[in-house]
Amino acid sequence: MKKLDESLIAPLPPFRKLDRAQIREILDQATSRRHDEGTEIFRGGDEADRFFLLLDGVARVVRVLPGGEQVIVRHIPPGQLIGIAPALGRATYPATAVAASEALTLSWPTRLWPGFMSRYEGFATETWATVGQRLDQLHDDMAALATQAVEQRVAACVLRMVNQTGRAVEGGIEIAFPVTRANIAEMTGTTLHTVSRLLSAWEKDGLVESRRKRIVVTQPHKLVLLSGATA
DNA sequence: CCATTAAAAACCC
DNA sequence: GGGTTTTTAATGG
Repeated sequence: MKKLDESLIAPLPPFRKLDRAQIREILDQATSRRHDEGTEIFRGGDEADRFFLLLDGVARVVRVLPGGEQVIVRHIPPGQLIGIAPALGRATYPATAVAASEALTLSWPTRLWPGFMSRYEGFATETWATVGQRLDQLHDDMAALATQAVEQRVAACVLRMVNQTGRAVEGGIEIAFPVTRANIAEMTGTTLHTVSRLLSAWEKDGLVESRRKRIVVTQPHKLVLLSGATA
């Protein structure tokens, strides 16, 4: 394996406080891997023998229900830790992670986790912060499912993806990974038909432009209004 | 208001 | 071409 550059991870929150020697030490223990779009990074229920840092691309976290239907729990933008079952005191991954776009990860054996937590300043607190944020989002999603109409939930979902991974393109901000209407339906607890109708209506009103698997938000402000956020 | 069903068009390898 | 994605309409809870 070729040597990894220290600048890859030095600026990321979990490693920000570490000196050069520590970064080197971490990188030398890491395995880097490329994941094709649509392939699994790890599978829910499997033994959590490694934890990962998503260097590039977007990871889709999926829970498969007993019935076989799947729910997209969240998307993870680059720079975050995933598969951190050891932080939750678990021996197995709680969910499956799929590369939503071509992705690049670093990973380490889980047995190194305790050492990371104790030896590297800032790693533990960043981990807790990440876990806390994900819990928060989960609570927001539950509240939205219970109280908001479908159009509001879909609007909020699109906005969240834009905020997490959006990049400027001409005419607006584009979600930086491929998303289908079916994907959005799985995230928001509705059907692809309803999502399709909503996006068509928004496009007619000039709020978004979408082609297959691509969504560009042209009027974020109006979407925010639709999402019913804190008036 | 929204899910379901059905059918067809549009897209991409 | 053939599978996938998207759109549109009709029906019913």
